[in-house]
Amino acid sequence: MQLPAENKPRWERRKDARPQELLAAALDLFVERGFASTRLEDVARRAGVSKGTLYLYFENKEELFKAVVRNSIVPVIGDAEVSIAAFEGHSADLLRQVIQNWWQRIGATKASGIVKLVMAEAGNFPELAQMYQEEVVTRGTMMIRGMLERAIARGEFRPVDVVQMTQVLMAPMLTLVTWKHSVGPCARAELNPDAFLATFLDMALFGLLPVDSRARPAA
Amino acid sequence: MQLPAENKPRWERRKDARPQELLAAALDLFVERGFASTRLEDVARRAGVSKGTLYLYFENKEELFKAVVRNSIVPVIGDAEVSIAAFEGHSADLLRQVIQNWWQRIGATKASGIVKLVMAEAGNFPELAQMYQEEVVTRGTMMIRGMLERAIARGEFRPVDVVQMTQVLMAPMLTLVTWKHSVGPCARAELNPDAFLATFLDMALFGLLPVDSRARPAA
Amino acid sequence: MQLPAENKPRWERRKDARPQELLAAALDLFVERGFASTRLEDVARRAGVSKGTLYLYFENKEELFKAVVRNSIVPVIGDAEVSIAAFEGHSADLLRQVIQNWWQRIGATKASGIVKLVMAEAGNFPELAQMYQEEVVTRGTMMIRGMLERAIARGEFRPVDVVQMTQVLMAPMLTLVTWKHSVGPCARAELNPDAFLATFLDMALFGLLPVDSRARPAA
Amino acid sequence: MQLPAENKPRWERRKDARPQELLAAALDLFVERGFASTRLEDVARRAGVSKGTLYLYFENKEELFKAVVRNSIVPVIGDAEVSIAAFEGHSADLLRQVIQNWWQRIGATKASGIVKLVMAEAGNFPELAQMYQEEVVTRGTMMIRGMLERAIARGEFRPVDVVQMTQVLMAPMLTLVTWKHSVGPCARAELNPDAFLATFLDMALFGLLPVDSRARPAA
DNA sequence: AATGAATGAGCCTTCATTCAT
DNA sequence: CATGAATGAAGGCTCATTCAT
Repeated sequence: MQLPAENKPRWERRKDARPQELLAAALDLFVERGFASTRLEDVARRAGVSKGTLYLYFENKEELFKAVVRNSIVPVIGDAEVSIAAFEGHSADLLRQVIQNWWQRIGATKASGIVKLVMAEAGNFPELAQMYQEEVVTRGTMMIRGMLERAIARGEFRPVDVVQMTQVLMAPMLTLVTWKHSVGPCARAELNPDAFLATFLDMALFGLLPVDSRARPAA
Repeated sequence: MQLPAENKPRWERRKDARPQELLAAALDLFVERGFASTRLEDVARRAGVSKGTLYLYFENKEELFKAVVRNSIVPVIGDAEVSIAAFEGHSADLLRQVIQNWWQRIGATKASGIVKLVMAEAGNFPELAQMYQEEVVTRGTMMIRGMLERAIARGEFRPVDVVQMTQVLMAPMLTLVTWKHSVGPCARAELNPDAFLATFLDMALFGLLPVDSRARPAA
Repeated sequence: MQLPAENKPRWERRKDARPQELLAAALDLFVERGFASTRLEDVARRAGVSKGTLYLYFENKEELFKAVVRNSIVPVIGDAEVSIAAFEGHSADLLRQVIQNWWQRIGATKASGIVKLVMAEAGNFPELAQMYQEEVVTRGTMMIRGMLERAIARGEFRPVDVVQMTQVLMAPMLTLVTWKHSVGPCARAELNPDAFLATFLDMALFGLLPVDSRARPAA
Repeated sequence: MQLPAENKPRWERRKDARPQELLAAALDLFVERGFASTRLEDVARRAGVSKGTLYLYFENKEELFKAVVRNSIVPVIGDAEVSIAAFEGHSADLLRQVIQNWWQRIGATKASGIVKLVMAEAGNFPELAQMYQEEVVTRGTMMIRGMLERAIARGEFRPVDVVQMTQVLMAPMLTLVTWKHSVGPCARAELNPDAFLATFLDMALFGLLPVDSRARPAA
């Protein structure tokens, strides 16, 4: 009870750690196999617990998935919002930073699998689609749109249709993760995310900067 | 065909049409519900045959799916290759034409559902991924890359990393169909394919044309 | 193939016979174990088919149960209605006949188990309760009430509250089947349906006939 | 209770009350949902304790149920036995009193739910059936039979088969509670316990009193 | 060639019971 | 005494695939 600093709070850690352990296992398997094909029994086993234990922490498969999204994607959006709001430099640099940040925290991590998965399976699970739409897509879209509006207002980007351009800017990143998790393993080498993003940024900035600032800020 | 009035049983007359009818039904349902959620019984019923008949023409669900891909996507690639090879005008116009053509024959049709589907489920069906990679992705990529090389060689586009730019150019179109078939139904209005493509083309051409041809060819 | 008149229409009989075989098996098991505790796999096994086959003929467990009710109880009601409408003698004899008929066709058969089961489990399965109420209880009640009204109109029974008396007359029969299928197996001997019904009829007729016809019709 | 201001932890103070609280919670839920559908976790929650605590007081679900029966039904039988033994008036009045008393203490209370429950689920839980048979049915039956024998011996009822008549007299009361807890909620209005019991008593007494005492005692 | 009845493995979810703390 | 996290068996339902006719 009052042993020295040997502390073996094994029992306590269990309960608090379980949700995270389960979410980690679920993330792995959802990314590996998709939503429909992931068996809860496998999630439980990977977390080292029994099937029933899952239901102590998550009401059902869909809620588990939502929790994974809230755990792995939503916080990144929040951070990005803060980061953008605080940015003070040139919008071209902001765009670069946002994309790089997205790649580091989502694109290059397992979370990218969730992004891809939602696009792949949302059609069959409307409730998931709606939750994702509300908590991720809408916020993410607003973020990018705000960035564009700031850039145009400051005269740093030429005037464009911000609504459409927002989507145009997001599209390549989404395709990137989609490739990564579908044909990626088949397309040997061809898929080089860093070069892809650099090329995309190059073209986008070239396409967005006003003609008179052709001397674009270096990458 | 022109036999006397012996009128054979209907089913025999349609022997050759069967596969096409089945493929059409399968296309419809795969697009509507995805691969896993499509029941072969429904495919059969929509084609007006019984479940067992499907197995006379296709070994199993996966083979049926491959056949659908070969039937709905591959031919379009062939036509596009011919069309590009024959083109003689300015590369900006060629790019416009290719994208418009793609939208008319794939993006706006049911075939777009297959494109999305493959990206969604390829991960779970490696064999499918490989077949798609070989018969669709590689050929499509080569086509776009060739177009870029022609444009740069003729001095109509500024020099860029053609390998990456090829992918950058394809990405928005893929995301477009993915959206159309996943969050599309959720995102009310926000998704306007024509405006999206126009904005994308605008940015891409602005980003690709040499600085001195800023007076871009009108759309 | 062209054997003599050995006719082995095994295959055809199968399909037509299946529903009845399944209903018989379901009746057995529902009566033995109740609705909730009956496993569809057991029903299937008892009918000599696999679990999936059940679902070719019945949408789900509740529909199977409804079918059992419609198969084993409802027709008896119909017959009784006809029989009562055609009866021309003294109402005391009619009452005797109805009760005896009920005992022969329901009380003494497996169908009695269904009657008991509905009373036992209706609370947990509202849809079943409603169907039973509509197709059995209401019709049965109307039948008995009509009989009472006839008897009173003809001066063969003394005037009573027909609504309540209808229920009073049905109650002992329902308790009888309930006992039979619950405590019955425990109560050694004590439960003698024939003596019970005779005693009940004796009391009921003694209680229903007008005082001046105390010379009751013999049993 | 009146200890100094040492105020012990709440749970210790209530140690003796626990079983009663648990039984009350169990009674509520068993009546509401039946034996099989009642979850022990709900019982525990309603009693304000944890699931594990239940097992400190009751070995398992069946034992809990038996305890509920012993707590809510058995004592009423005891009281009734005493009350009958002490009665000195006319047997018709005794029968009325017994039935009214039963209605007040069982029929109109939650205990009626237990009576119904046993009839409904005894088949699947033989041990419950036996316990109920021994501690409730047998004693109750003996009680009524004794009453009938007294009535006949005193010439207040006409001679009948007392064994069967005992059951005939109990049957409507059992059906009443069964209805109340099954189809009751479905059958709008039709079920009026007071009118039902009055009608039943009227018929029973009319059927049991000797012909020469036709001037029956008023209700 | 065509049928469609039959199969049976597969998966989500529930809940009585146990036991480490 | 009390807790509540953990277990794991059980069951309804689906659907790709087979095969007797």
